[in-house]
Amino acid sequence: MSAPIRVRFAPSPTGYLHVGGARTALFNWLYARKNGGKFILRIEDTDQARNTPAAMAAILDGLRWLGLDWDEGPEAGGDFGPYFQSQRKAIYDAYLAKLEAAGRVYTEDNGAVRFNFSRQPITVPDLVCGQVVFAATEEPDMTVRRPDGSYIFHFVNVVDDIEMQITHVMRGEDHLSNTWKHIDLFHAFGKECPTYVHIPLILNPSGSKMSKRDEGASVESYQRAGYLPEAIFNYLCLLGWTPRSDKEKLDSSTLTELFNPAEIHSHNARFDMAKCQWFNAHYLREMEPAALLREALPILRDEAGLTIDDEALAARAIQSVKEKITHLAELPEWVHYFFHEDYPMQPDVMAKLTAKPENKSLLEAAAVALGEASDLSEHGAHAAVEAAAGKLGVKPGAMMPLLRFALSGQSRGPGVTLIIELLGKQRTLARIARTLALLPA
RNA sequence: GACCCCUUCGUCUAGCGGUUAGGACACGUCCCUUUCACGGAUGCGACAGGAGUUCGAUUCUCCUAGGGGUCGCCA
Repeated sequence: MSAPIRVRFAPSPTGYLHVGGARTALFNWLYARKNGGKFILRIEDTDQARNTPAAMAAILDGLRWLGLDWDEGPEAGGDFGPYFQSQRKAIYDAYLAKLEAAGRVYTEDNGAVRFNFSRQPITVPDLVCGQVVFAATEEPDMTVRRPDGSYIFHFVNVVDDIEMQITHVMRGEDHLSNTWKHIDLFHAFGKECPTYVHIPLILNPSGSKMSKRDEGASVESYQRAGYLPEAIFNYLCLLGWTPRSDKEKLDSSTLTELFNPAEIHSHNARFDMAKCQWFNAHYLREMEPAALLREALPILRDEAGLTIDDEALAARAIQSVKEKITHLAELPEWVHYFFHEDYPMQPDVMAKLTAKPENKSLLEAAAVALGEASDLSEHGAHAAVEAAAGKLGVKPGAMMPLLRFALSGQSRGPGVTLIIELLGKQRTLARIARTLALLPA
């Protein structure tokens, strides 16, 4: 019986939650959940000057949004705390004393403490990259404590992994080149190193490391744009790992079941926003109407500034366009005209309206028919338009687009007759009349 | 510069010595259709290069090239 699996995500609160970091957290989480292990969140805030409360909040919030709950860490507690490195100085001091006792550190004139590398070849056991051998180093000894008494990443990272009994270190491949230093430290403490799983990096479309300037680099940007966490979760899993399934769209419990760190790729992957959006679009379509409404309302009201009194109307309007959009931020432009009368006539719409002189009479005929109809449900409206068109010897298809232009100011959208049903007779007729007035006689 | 990781369609990838090199996204065409989408059908499109090993290399080895990463009193 081997020790229970304990993995950790150890961000430093110096910026927003990066998609690369989120994916690292995700893989750790999947591994813990798959094996009944513990997923630990440890905050590496040793660099006082660069930490910010806002960054801290963004990280916790982003993780929660993705559904990555931690078993130990900030706000969760646990038996291996504190989970902020800034609060673990006593532990680090004690570990430094061990190194001093073993004669593995020395103090510089300015007070900085350096660790004596063993200068032996060191092999990193990595589940993804195999046994990676590093020759005896010629680098200068590594600083582990600053003159002000604060500790350096490599040191605290190892100490905490020992103290928190971490069994698997799953992190970005950018750490691979430094891992021998960590192993040297583990050995100096008389410990075996954990199993390493270095995950390939997520690159931007042009092939370099994703940075804050790149579209979609921060998890927060997805939250803001109305992406669904399930979709981001799903897409991120597919960057650097291929689940053994004939489908790509997989929910979190399936992904958990399928997850196997040994299958993680060893090559970097580029982020593809189009595919990310494809996932989101599909999750959007499958969302429960009530849930979709709940997510959409704040965007419609707060972001787009729309006044929505009739939520039942909003619900139907949203349903009518949900398969046309990729993410919720696109929603307002598709439905705003349901909620106010001063919607703009888009340029292409006016051009199409005035392109043919007969458009005006077609629209007038439609207005008359709709005005006379007693039933303006989707079905009734369709019958009315069909009859009006028939009377003029044209197809309904000649009339529908004109109605769409008049009723929405747009050249695309839900079915015209559905728009009529949702708008109701009064608003429908008023909109047509107003449009007619814009057209030359 | 040294060291480490990597290299299949534009992108994400399957492949684990013998395949018409498969799928997804994107893109093109067609169908459906009052628009935009969805859906269906179909097409375009890849093994970085060179040596080996082998009866046979996308697959194994080496070299070159290219990409990424690391060499901090950042994490």
